[in-house]
Amino acid sequence: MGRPREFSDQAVVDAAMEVFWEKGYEATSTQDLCERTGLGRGSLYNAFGSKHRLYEEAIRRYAATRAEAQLELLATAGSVRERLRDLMLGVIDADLADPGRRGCLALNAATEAGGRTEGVAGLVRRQFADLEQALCRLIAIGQSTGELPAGRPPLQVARAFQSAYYGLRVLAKVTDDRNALLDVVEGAVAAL
Amino acid sequence: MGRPREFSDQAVVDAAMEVFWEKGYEATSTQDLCERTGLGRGSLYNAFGSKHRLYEEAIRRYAATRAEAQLELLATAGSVRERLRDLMLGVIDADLADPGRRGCLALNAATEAGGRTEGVAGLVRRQFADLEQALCRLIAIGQSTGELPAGRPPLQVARAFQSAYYGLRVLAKVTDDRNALLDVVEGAVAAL
DNA sequence: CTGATTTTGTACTGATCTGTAAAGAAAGAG
DNA sequence: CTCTTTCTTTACAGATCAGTACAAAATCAG
Repeated sequence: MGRPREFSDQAVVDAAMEVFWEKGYEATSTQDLCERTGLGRGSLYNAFGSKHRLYEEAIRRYAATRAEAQLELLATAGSVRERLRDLMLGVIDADLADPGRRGCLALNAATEAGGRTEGVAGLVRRQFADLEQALCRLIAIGQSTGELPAGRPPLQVARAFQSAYYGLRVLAKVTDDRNALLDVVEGAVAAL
Repeated sequence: MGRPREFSDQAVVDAAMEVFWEKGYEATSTQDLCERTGLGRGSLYNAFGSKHRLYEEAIRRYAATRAEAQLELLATAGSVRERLRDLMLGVIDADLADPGRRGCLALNAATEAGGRTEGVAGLVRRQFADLEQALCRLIAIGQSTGELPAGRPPLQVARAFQSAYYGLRVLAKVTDDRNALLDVVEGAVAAL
């Protein structure tokens, strides 16, 4: 019982996620969070305890929405090569279209030293592992159907592809050269 | 004429580079910079104007020292494959041995939204382009000597390898799993 | 209704932030 | 020596920082 909350926790975390995604952890002030979530300081601290805990919630939320959508994209129809290529092409379109160059929140959280506590690193590791696993499964399928050469362990191939994927997102942070990014895609797909 | 400086500009930029490398741009305070460089606030602002200009100097300095050393590593003896593999293996050793997980300053500057002005992005782009070019040259050599298959354009191969390289450094930020990182290396080298 | 409980809004804390002002110190020019 | 110029030191500015204290408001149990 007691007075009910006037907001949806999820909507607040969504809004906070957007801010952390745009500005990073250190550059985001609690004032920014209050303004973008619409909450007063009291409510925000009562509900989430600290800026850092809200950051962790935001990363979790990112995993549950954006990252999950990426993984589902891998489950669509088409050949394995096509699906992996589409994953990267979609990222190129999304990243280049975003003027704020937010990129991937998990990658941002991985690289920003400020705010990278063991808790945050663990959340990021989990997202990375989820992608690795999804890629590995898909590549194993490709190998078993004969679409992909079956010489190397699927996990190794998945890890190499994943690495190219994150590298692509790093490059997209500072370049507008679509052809350069497309070369990465072709190279990564050719390496399967 | 006038009173001579009591410090070496280069030594100060070196010290500042270390701080920005450890903590990132936003999380580094001018107080931190004064303490680590040994300069008073007045001297620091007199010599460098602002925290952000010192940040740019630090990135330039990183390019001239650390990044340059990486490029020279590519110019050593050995087969092309060996040199590219050694580049990545060296990075794994260095990144995993660093408890602060600083990684690559240019990559950090690329991903941190705070402080990523057009000036900083330009400096990062230049470093990325330098690596791309060095990789491209080396791969062209490998193709011309017959060590590497000559079917694909060297620039495309270089860009894919570069992407895997930066992806590797992202993964190394949050994982201790050396085998996972070694898989990336094998995958990237196999894709040449 | 009353009392218990939670949320909300606001005011406030002390610390820290980047950057500046100004006076004193150190050098060379003449 | 004196004058000019630059650097160093210190104190300070005003803003902003993350987080808290507390009273008013809202709800439900009884």
